[in-house]
Amino acid sequence: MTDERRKFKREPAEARKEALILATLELVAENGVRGATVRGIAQRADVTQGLIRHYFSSKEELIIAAYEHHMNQMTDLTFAPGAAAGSARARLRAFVDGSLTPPVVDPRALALWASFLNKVQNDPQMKETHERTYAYFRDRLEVLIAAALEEAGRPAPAARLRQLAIACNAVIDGLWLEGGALPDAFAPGELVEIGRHSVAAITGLDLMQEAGT
Amino acid sequence: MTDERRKFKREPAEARKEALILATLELVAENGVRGATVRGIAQRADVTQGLIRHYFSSKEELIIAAYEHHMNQMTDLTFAPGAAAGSARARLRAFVDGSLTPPVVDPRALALWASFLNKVQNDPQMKETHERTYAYFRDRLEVLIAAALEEAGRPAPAARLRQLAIACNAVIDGLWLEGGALPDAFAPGELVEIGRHSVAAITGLDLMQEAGT
DNA sequence: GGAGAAATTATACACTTGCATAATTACGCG
DNA sequence: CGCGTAATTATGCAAGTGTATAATTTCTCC
Repeated sequence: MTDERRKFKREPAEARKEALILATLELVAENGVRGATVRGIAQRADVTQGLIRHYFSSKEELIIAAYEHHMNQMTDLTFAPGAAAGSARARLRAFVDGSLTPPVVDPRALALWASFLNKVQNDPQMKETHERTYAYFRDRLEVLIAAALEEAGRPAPAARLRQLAIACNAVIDGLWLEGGALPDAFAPGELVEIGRHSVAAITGLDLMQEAGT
Repeated sequence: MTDERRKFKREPAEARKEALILATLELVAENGVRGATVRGIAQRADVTQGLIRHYFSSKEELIIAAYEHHMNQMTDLTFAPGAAAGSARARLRAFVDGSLTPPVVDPRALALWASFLNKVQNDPQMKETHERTYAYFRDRLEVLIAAALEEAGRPAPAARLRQLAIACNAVIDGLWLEGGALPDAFAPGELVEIGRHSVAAITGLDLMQEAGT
C-alpha cells in the first residue's frame, strides 16, 4: 500500500510557523486584522485551524509575530541596497531609491501598514516595535544627511539636522504612501526622480548626478 | 402623570442620521470598520440596534455615509482657512498651515484614514469618493503653486508643475501622517514650520515672511 | 516492524455578528 | 381627546468567531 494519500505531512516547526505568518500577512493585507480569521489563515496555509493553536497560543500572538516579521522585512528591504555604497551622498541616494521602489512601494505594503495601525496604537508590544522601527529609520536618515552635508563642506547644527531629517522622511513617506495607494498614477522611476529632487532641494545637496564614489 | 420616564424620544431624521454617522466614525477610528459593530454604534448613539436598520438599509450603507461625511469635513477644514487670502503665495501658505494643524493633523483623522483604506480599495463607490477627493487636493495644490510661481515671475511648464505638486503633496501628507502617528513627537507649530520650509525649498518660493497681500 | 511522542486533524462550545421581523411607544392632526 | 402613523424598541435567528479538547496520523528510534 502506497502512502501517497496520507492525510498530512509533518513539517519543521520553523517552516510551519513562517507559512502561518505569511498566510496571516496575506489575509491582513486583504481584509484587515479582524478580517484575517483563524479559519481563513489556516485555509490559506493549507492546514486545519487547530494547528494554529499548536504553534501560537492565541490569534493575538500570531498577529504580533506577523507584524514583527513584516517590519523586519521592510527594514531589510530599505537598507540592504545602500549598505555598501561609498560616499555619504551615494548612500543617501541609495536610501531614497530603496524606499521609493518596489517592493517597498507596494499596495500590499501600504495595506498592511494601514491594517496594523489600529492595533499598533493600542497594543503596547506592537507600539514598541513600531516606534523602534520608526526611530531607526529617521535616525539613520539623519546620520546620512549629516554625513553628506559634512562631506560637502556644509555641516549643520543638530537642531537643523533634526528638521531636515523630519522633512526628508516626510517626503519619502508621502511618496511611498501615494505610490502604494495609486500604483498606476506614476510612471516607473517617477517616484524615485521626484524623491531625489525633493531631498536635494530640502537639504541643498546634489543627488542627481550618477557617479557617487 | 408626568411623562418624565418616557422610554424614548423622537428626533428629526437628519439629526438621528448624523448622530449615527458620528457614532460610527468614533468606533471606526477606535476599532476599525469591522470592529465598529452595529450594536456598538447603536450604544454610542444612545439608541437600540434596530434603529440603524430604519435609517440605513445595511451596515455597509452606514459605513459609506460615514466615510463621505468624514471626507467632506476634511476637505472643508483644509480649504476654509485660506479661501479669502490675497496673494497666491499667501494662499499657498494658508494651505500648508491648514493641512498641518489640528484638527486635520490628529490621531483620530489618521486612524480613520487607515481604517477606511481597505474598504476604499475594494468598494467601487468608496474608491470613487477617495480618488475624487485626492485629485481635488492635488489639483488645487498644483494651481496654487502655478499661481505663486507666476506671481514671482518664474512660471513653470506643466510637466514640472506636476512634479512640484506631487512632491509638495507628499511632504504635506508625510508630515500629516507623522503628526497623527506620533502626536507628542513634535512641538506646537513645528510641523507647520517644517512644512513651510520644505515647500519653499522644493518650489523655490519664499513662504517664510509673514506679510502676504 | 512496532511503540511512544509529537504533529495534525476533528469536533464541540460559548459568544458575537448582521439582519429580519414583531411588538411597543411617541407624537402630530382631526 | 384619541387615533393613526411612523419612530423606536424588543426579540429571534442563522452564520461566523476564537478557543478548548479529544481523536487521529505521522515519524523517529530501538
